[in-house]
Amino acid sequence: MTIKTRFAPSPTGYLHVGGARTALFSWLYARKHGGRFVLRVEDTDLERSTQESVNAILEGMTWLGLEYDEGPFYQTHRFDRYNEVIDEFLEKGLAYRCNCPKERLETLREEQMKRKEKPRYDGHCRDKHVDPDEPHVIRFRNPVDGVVVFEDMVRGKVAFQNSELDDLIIRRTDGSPTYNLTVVVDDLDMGITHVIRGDDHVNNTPRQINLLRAMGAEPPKYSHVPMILGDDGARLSKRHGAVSVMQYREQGILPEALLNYLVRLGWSHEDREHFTVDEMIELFDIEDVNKAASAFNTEKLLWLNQHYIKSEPAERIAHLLSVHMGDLGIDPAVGPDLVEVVEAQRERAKTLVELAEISAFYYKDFDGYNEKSAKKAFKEAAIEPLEKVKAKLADVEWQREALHGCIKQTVEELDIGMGKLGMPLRLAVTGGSPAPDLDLTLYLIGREATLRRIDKALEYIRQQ
RNA sequence: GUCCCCUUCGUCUAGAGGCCUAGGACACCGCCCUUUCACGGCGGCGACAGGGGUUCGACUCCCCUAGGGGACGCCA
Repeated sequence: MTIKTRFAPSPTGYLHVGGARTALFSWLYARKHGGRFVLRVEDTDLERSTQESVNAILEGMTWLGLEYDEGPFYQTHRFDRYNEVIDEFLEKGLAYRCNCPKERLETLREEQMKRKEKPRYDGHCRDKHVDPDEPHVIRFRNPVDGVVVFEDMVRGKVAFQNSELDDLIIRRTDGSPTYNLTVVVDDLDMGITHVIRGDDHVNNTPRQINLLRAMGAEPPKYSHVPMILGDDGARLSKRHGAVSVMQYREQGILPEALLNYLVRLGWSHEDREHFTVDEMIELFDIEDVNKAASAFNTEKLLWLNQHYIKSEPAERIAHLLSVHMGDLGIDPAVGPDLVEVVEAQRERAKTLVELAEISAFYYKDFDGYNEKSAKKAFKEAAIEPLEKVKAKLADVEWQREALHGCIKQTVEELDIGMGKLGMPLRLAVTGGSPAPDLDLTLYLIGREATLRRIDKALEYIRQQ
């Protein structure tokens, strides 16, 4: 039997990190076992489902590289099949028509709550004949007694008393099928062997198992993975900053960093922190996932992101970076080689956005100097060293070694400390942005811009 | 309220009765490296929710309490 997992989001919003992680786990499980990964769009809620959401989810999956082998399937395309199952249930007496008005159900719930009972349908129409022509819903005839037990791959044995469950609606008044029914039919029809989903579905599982059994089928294996909480331990929401996966891309997070971060949330392998996708596939096991929810920690994500910015091929980083440079109004094709800039700057940035910001000065003159540094470095005493080094730079082979020589000679000739020249020169050419060794910095900036910026700095100092 | 579930440093986690003086990582704080900022290296701070059992021995097993989460829709 080939293993088949699925990711089944409802298109009512963007792909958020919680969904991305369950998708990742499902995907990893399928890849690890040479199985197949199915994408299914659960869009039966016609009111809230949108095409934009579908697109956003697909975009997020693509960005993360969670490619699916089958689908996307849309539940709205499968209403005939759901109706077929519901009608069969009706015929076999496994389901019945119910015409209880909403008001009655509301009153019932209130009374039950008041009596400190779990609110649920009382079976009022269970044995009543309801005219098919009048408005009604279809309810599943859930077993009255007994217990539903399943072995959850992350939670272990889970048991529910049937007496806790009620007769759930499987077809609405408008004729559309509901979630629990569609999931069960789809998972069965699509041959899903392992259902990996958020643990907010644990309570639905016994109902779905009952539905499945009514169809004469055996339930798949279930894994309920814990949710992701915000930094503050509360349920993740927009309040916590980025929730949508695509927001992370905009903020300059690499997909491999997000993936690596997500896989380590609720799962670990020895003392390792870094995992390539291939390593995840090899080492991940759904049974090793923790039961408790975990809090999303942006600091650690950034740390991982920096790690990947530092270690990925510079060409790839440069390619991704060019988009963010463009956002700053910079065309990296004009100026130093972006790959060289990446190599020079990469260990100073936690995100691509940051990397773009601290690399801007290589391509265009900055607006002003860092005030604190200017106060310290741009004093009278800096004039002579700057003028002297400028003269040398104006007429030297533009290579790192030669540039280094210019700086060294200037310091020696004037018999001053490195800082006396280094600080003002650095500030003059970078404006205060983090940068590597001065000779490399100058080399990348180029002669013309270097000389121009030294002049500008001298002018600035003289005006003080 | 009822049902289900969870509980190790601030955070992510290791730990499946003695290996635990509880390990690693992020963050934080020092020191070193250093032509700025970083990277890196070294070190430090810091946790078994509480209470009962079981056991020669409990972070590990059982019970209770507390705290937290989820579910209880003609949403998914």
